[in-house]
Amino acid sequence: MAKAIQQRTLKTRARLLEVAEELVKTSGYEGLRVEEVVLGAGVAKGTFFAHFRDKDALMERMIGAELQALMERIAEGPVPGTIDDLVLALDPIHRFMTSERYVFDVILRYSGAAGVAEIGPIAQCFEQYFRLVEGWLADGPFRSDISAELLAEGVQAFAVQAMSLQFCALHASTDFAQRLGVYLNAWLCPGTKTG
Amino acid sequence: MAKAIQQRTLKTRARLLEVAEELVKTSGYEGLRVEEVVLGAGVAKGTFFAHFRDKDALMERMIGAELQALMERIAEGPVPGTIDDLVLALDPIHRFMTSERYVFDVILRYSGAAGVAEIGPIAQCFEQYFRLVEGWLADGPFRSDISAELLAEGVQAFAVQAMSLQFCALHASTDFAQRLGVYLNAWLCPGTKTG
DNA sequence: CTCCAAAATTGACCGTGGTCATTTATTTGG
DNA sequence: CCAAATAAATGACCACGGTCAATTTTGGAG
Repeated sequence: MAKAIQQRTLKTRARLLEVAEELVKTSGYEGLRVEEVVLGAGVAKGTFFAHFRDKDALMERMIGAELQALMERIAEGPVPGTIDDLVLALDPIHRFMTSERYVFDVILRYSGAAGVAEIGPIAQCFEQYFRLVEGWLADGPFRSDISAELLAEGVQAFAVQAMSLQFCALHASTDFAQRLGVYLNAWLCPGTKTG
Repeated sequence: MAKAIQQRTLKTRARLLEVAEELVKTSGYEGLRVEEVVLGAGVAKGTFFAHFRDKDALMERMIGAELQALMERIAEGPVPGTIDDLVLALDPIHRFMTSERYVFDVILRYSGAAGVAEIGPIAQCFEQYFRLVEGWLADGPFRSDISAELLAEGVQAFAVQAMSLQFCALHASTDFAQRLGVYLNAWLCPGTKTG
């Protein structure tokens, strides 16, 4: 059989990604146009779709890569011992997720793996996020009546809720970190009044 | 000045909505095409966009109407006294929200009002949902260390989380109602082991 | 009734994502 | 080294949401 992947394939794909990343830097994710990408990469439109199922697939890859990098840095940091530290530790990834409404929507759409065989980078990062928080909570000074796994699921749910409200004019007045802090205090330390 | 709204305006809009509803019945929300709507209504394409800002605006209106109707029926029912009853009471609206991936995405996108002046029907229903649950929780046998308002926000957050996982192949094995029940038990009755 | 300004409608046109039969480049077998 | 086989790239083409200058309809003022 023929060699599975040719050299030029990797080269073309790399160029497409490189151009796309560059364009995103100047016009944001929402402003990205496939036509501009292929123009910048010097290939035909059809070539783009030979490398990515659709535009969303490119988005998933780029946004997923960014999430991946942020997750790694967060995982390298110290284990947060308080809720405020927890919110602070996760801040970089929450900040990126809410950097653009479009980005948030893409992330939500791809946060769950559509099939077992096709876990994309975004879904992977959600899993990492979940596992990281689970590990943190297992040793922390938090409620112990339910599993760390369930606690971590709740943290994710509240983080999504707080981020969603970021985009809502009616609730945008409350600071994101503060809101998440209130949620997590109620979730992780029921019966305690202080944050 | 001329009459603010002409009769034919209402008639045309009604016909567009009627045709759209009919098409949704057979092809679902995702399958709806603007061209089919205007064809069925016997008007030009431009007319559609004179009545709806964009296709999403029609979707918001139709999906919002459905949510509205469901919310009303739920509000008329008895106040749930247990977590299982609460999950059961909200089931119709959760079921509709997860009836199509596309529908769920639209709902999430419009669940927060973009501006104070433009609270659409979907955002309105989220508010209703929230207020209804808040009222239920205020009198129920649940934790009292935090406000009913905060409790209700949490219920919404967990409902969204549970619905999201419905679309995720990795977690679809667990039943939705059961999962939400676990969440809400941990949220509303911390320290209690039973559901 | 006639005329006119505002409201409603029209449909040709555009932007952009996505397809696919055809062409070109690369690898492999002999 | 050539030819067949396979992979990659091409670009004309389509689908569909959305725009807008031009046209038609409407309802009231005189």
